[in-house]
Amino acid sequence: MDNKEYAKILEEIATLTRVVGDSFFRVRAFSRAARLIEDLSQPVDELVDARRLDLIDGIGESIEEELVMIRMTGSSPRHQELLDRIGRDVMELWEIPGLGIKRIQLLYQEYGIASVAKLKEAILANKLLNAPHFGPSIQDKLLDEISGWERGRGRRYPLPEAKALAESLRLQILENPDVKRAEIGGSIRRGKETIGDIDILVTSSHAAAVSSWFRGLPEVIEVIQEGDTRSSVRVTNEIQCDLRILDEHLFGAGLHYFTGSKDHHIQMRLRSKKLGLKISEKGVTLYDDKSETPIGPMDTEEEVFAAVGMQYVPPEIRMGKDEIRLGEAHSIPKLVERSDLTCDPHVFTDLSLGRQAPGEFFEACLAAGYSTVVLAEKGTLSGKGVRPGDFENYLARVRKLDESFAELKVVAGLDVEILENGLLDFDLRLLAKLDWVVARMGKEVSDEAEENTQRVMWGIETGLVSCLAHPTGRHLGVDSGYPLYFDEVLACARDFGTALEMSGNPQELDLNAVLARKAREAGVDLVVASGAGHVMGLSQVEYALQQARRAWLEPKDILNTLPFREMVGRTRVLLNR
DNA sequence: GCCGTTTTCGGCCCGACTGTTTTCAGTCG
Ligand SMILES: Nc1nc2c(ncn2[C@H]2C[C@H](O)[C@@H](COP(=O)(O)OP(=O)(O)OP(=O)(O)O)O2)c(=O)[nH]1
Ligand SMILES: [Mg+2]
Ligand SMILES: [Mg+2]
Repeated sequence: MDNKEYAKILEEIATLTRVVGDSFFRVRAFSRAARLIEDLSQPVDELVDARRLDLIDGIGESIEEELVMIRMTGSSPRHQELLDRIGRDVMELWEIPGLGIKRIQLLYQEYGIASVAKLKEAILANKLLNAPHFGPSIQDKLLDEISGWERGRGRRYPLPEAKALAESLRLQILENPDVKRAEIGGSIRRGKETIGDIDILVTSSHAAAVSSWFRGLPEVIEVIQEGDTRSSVRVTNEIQCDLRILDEHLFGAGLHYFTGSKDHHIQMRLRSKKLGLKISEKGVTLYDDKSETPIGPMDTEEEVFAAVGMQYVPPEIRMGKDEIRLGEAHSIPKLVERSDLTCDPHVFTDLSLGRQAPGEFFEACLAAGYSTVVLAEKGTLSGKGVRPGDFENYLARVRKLDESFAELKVVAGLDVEILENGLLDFDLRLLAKLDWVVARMGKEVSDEAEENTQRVMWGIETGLVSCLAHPTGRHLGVDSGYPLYFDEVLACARDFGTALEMSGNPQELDLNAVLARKAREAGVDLVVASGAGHVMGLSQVEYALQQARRAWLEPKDILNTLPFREMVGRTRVLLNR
């Protein structure tokens, strides 16, 4: 069974338990365990079999037992029993903003309301007039939220889409002269693949004025919350945007707070509390200090971590897990950053299917600090792109470009599909002449993991593939890719010296952090690439880098932190022999 | 339910906004 499915069952147990009114902390334990499992690179199946689940902080005897049971029988008795007793539809109620533990328990226990549809009926039939905590304005709000819910309002957005909108809002906010700084926080800054809302931290000495000005921006379609130091609104296409405004000297504390995650804060605050230090967006203070004066400067996040004796923790790994312990011991490794990259190993230009000429990319590559760029142009036997007949001409053109631009090494590569018979969609002898060959699953993908796995492995086994692109075939926010036995592909890639690509292509973001971690643990090399077909797209590599950091990858784990010659030497073991 | 450089029992993050509420509970970030 998939880790996602284990996580789902635990989360549902948490949600259902809340309805019947169990201890808040027991519920939170189940919910946290669900999140822990979702971010695990090792399959729960394996952990159960090896009896190693209890090594995970936050999973104890009961939850381990639960997982073992699921592993053995395919389902959890506790989960089944809860579902049978109160039904699946109650869980919808948690998706309605304004409904929390008290109101849902009241609805269920006093009124037998166990679905959104029943709640709507009850409100419209005035059945809740005497219910405590259900005054008239709450009921109006609930009706509105229910209609939003029916239109699918609460959905999560792909990171790139949300980030683009967030950036444009941030720039507008910065135009207000009262605003000192504005920074995107929340799950966008942590690089989560999907985003629930946009969180922006602002500093200003006129918080209330900024807050109310923000609520009046043209793209604001609805105000959800209006305070002097925070506002919450809905902007175009229904996405929610939260603004928190603090004094300038609290920028570091505020950004740390608004970046999260929630679990990171709970764990950080718990530990600091034992030292007598209170952490909040107001900085690090002493619990008994009524004036809430920070114990040191809080302008930067580094200072916040330092104030509680910790090393700086990069946003992407703030999950409330190992980063707390390691941060305290000052032993968090230096994770990979853009400045570590020597090369963008995957761009394509109008030499094949791209929109811009190769020359237009070069200045931007230099500005990014690269010494090399690989043109991974689409290669094909019969489709659109570079054909075998164009091969010599293509090489000659790239050689000329390379010579004309002394500071940047321009490499002729190709990006080819793996055909149904496992061969590559190009003349194999020609591919052997290239320093860098990207391959990817071609068309007519099977529903059977067996067949897809075999096909990808045959492709790799040609010995010609430097790098496997778009390994899972997933499209972010659309589909989860083709069925595949990923472990087998990893073993094959390791044996043949094929790297796996982490692409910043916003439609793909593939590999993601969990699978990248898995690849790393299997001894497979990784590259981080933009996958860009236009100059502006070069910066997309930052999405891939965020996934890499979420996987705790260091420069040494990423092939394109090496000089290009060494990248070539580390890949395609058959050719290098 | 989980956990332990003060604990194997007794805690479990902290603050802002809203209106259910007129001294505070509920929800949310
Ligand atoms: N201390 C504390 N901070 C919180 C809590 N909930 C949220 N925050 C902080 C950390 C979050 O990253 C930040 C933004 O909250 P969000 O609800 O928008 O969550 P986040 O952006 O992490 O994920 P999302 O994709 O929006 O669901 O606010 C909480 O319960 N306690
Ligand atoms: Mg958020
Ligand atoms: Mg938010």
